[in-house]
Amino acid sequence: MDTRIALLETAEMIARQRGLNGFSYADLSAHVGIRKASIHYHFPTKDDLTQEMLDQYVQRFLSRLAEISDRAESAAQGVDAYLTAYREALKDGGSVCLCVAMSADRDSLPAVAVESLNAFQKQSEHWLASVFERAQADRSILAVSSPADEAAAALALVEGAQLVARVTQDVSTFDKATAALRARLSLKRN
Amino acid sequence: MDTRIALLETAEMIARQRGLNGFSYADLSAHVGIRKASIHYHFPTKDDLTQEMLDQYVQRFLSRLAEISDRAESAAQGVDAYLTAYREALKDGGSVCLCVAMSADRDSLPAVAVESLNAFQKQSEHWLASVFERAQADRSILAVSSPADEAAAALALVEGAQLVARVTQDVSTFDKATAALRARLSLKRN
DNA sequence: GTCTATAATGGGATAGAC
DNA sequence: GTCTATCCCATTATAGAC
Repeated sequence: MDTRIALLETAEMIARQRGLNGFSYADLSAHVGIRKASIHYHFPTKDDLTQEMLDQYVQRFLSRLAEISDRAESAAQGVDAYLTAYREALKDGGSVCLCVAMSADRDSLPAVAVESLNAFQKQSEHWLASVFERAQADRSILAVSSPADEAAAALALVEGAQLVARVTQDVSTFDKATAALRARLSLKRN
Repeated sequence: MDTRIALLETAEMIARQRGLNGFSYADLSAHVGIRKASIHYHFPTKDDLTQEMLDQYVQRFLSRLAEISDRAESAAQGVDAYLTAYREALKDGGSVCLCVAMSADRDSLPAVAVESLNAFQKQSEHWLASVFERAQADRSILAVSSPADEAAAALALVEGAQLVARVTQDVSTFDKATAALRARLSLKRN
């Protein structure tokens, strides 16, 4: 069971660095220290591995969003934590989050995975919309018009910011792209 | 020379639909009606083809931006035209612009192509910044803070909007993600 | 310029021993 | 569960005839 986890983690790491089509069983073999053929014991086909990798990621990310909602003392803190999550996924600028990597290579995904991706986007957007609704009440974010539009824009912004930062290989590119949104947040200082 | 052009156009079309790693000489062969081996006469290696495809795209896009600057009667019209350009590249939701496709697969690009991509991003951002500067003068865009930050955000927004729209295969996803920005534009009606 | 033929490599996947 | 050995297929690329 340990090998299985190592395979999933390694696969995700490589997929986030080089794209979904950028990793092979040979790569996994080299990283995990197990022969190519043995991988098929844990994941019969690459699609099986892809699907499980994505499902695990979606579950992990959505539970993180729930956690943020619980702890945030204001809408602004929620958006701030959301931005931070995407920023962290960039590492030093060499990797994007799995959903960006998979969105880009959408056409080579198994159909089921496309459904998972769609569901993930929908839920992310829904979560963001609820945060922007909260902002209309607590006034912690400036100039919120339609929460639904703000949510769609924020999702596109963070994904696009990861994309441009990946090209420059520099987290500061992400920071600059998200600076305008951050500037609208009223955060308490300690 | 006609074959050469057909190869470049077909390669770009497929790359924008399936990703940079998603097309092969066999695909080109099928579409253009020429044998695989013959493609090597026009483009010795795939990297050669990739590079020329990108250079051509960058040149075409930047000249379009220049044209927009020339014709726009206000900053708002400039941003509007910019959004429209990215929207059109989506077609029915099945293809992204070449820079998004290549950004995603950055790590499998030849080094020279990465340089071209970087230059493209820098110039796009610079162009956008000049438009937002103009907006501070003509007041055709609401609530412009730092032109540089607005530019970085706008670039990330349109690229991300293409990414999310590609997942849903629906242009309206792009429209929703860019609605908030569009709402800030003061456009004259005819 | 385009063809056929053929490397040479790397991909995912299976069979069967241990 | 992991191994070796092997298969089949797709890929980029080259050689040489036409």
